[in-house]
Amino acid sequence: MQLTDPERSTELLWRAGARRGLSLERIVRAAVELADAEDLAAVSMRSLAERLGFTTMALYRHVRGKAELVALMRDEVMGGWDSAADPSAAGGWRAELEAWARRGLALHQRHPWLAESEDARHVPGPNAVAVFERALGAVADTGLPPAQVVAAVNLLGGFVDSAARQSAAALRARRRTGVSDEEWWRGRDSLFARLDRYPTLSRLYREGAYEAPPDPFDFGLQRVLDGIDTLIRDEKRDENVCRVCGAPVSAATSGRPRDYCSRACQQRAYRARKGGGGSGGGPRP
Amino acid sequence: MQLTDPERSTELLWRAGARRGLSLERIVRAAVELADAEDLAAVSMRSLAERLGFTTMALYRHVRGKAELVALMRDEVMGGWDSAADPSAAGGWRAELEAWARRGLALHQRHPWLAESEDARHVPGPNAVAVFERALGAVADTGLPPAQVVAAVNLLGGFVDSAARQSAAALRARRRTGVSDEEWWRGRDSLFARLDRYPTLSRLYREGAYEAPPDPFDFGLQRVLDGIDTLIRDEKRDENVCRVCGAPVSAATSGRPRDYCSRACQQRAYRARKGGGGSGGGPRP
DNA sequence: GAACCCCTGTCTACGGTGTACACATTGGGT
DNA sequence: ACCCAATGTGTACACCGTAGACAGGGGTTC
Repeated sequence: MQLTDPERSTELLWRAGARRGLSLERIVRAAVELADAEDLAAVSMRSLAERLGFTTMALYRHVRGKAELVALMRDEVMGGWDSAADPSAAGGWRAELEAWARRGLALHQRHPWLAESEDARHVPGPNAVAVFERALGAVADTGLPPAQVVAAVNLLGGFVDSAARQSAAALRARRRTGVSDEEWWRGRDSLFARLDRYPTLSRLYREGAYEAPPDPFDFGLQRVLDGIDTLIRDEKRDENVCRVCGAPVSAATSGRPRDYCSRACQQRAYRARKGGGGSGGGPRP
Repeated sequence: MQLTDPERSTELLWRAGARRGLSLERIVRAAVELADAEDLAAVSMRSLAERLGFTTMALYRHVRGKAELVALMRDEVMGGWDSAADPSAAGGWRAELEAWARRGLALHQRHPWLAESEDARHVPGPNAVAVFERALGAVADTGLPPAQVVAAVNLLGGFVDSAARQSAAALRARRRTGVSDEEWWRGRDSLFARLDRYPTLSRLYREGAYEAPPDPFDFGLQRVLDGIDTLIRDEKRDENVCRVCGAPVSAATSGRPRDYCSRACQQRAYRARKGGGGSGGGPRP
């Protein structure tokens, strides 16, 4: 179960109008429907083929394997991330980024299998890149060095993923067992009985830490945004930070303060100004 | 592949000295070794049994199924989270929490399959709870309301997980294909060629955003800690926040400012002072 | 018109997974 | 000495992803 040929993936994901093709479209759409209705585990090549009225192996004429199918499913669905987005996008970076994250969570809730389907080295499809681009746009003009803009967006994306994964796992468990989260934990008395030897935990528990818990997504989102906020503020306050990579810059002993941490970063900025591209690792949305 | 009987899981995970039992210990240890050396996918009941010199079904005399085995593996390994921790633990909540997170990442790097093995409604074992307890202890005395202490620790734990998952996925891909991340991305020219229509992304790329990227874990860790930090500061500054759940409290029109957002939370605090327990959802480490 | 070929779909088969169930063995308590 | 429960074994089932050989059919070329 691996994508052996990234070149092919790139072509598939990025092919032009042909996306409204004959049958691949139908396969991917059916797979998404099936995964939405049941589970990612319910999407087997056999069940999917049966649902479409074909033989199992017929799918392999359009898709190289299961991994590729999942990649196509992912990008198909990624188109819905920004679907409900306000294109005007006013309100400053924080409001924009918050809305972006909330739309991401909503998408994950519409397609709970998304979080499960993560795997490294997916070729990002056009929809995924569009999502990434939009988030970058929100933070691009905050004065943060480019590398930190990307890092901040990646951090927030990772947070959304992580939160979505937890809520998806809870949903999956609820579907399977028919028991809600609260019910299940309430039944764990034999576990709680053993938690006395953990003083802090039981003290917090006694003080009601678990009675009116804040929504984990809202809570985490505000913390992460706060973290990015202080980064931006710090950036604005003192400028002795490299304009390219954001590393601290040793204060110049005399004369004008330095803009770059090293000769290498200075060179990078120069090349960027000249409009040439660079080399090195690519984007990882 | 599910834990049908949480009661049994609780007993297994929490049984006393019996942990140095006969064969279950050996099974779990061998499974961990196998997963460390290869992959979680390499731990099949057949391969594991063969490695131990028994039949496949022999394992089922000691373990109810694969899901239970994985749960036991998880808790076995969780014992190593705080193994290299300084018990004195000075340095304030931030240093403590940062060290905690770094130990977590290190653990995940020693056992890259940990991130894969996540599933909801694991009965937390004693080791997992100890890890949780330690993190709670770091933030417990910051003046944060109990619910927020728990939420903060959960947030940081989720972050560690998320970061570990990404690095584990990258490692897995490298192992499988023998190609490093940088190499792989460098070969994706046909992808980069299509990124021109995304102005922000390509501008940031030209400006060197991908040439000297900060370590994603370090970056994210500082942001999250900053976020928690501002929460603590805000908490200290103005006290018009509920002492139990942290929700904002409407300012009293006259007299002494309110401590609780509602009669319910006031009651909870009273019960906590009296030493009684509460009801409701349990801890989710 | 005939021959060709490629594209698509089908069929069979292989090696892998988790695990249910019936049977053999064995060791300890009565 | 007996019995029983615990432990290990063997076989079998229902899945999974997919490799490989084969059949039909439509468009292109002679």
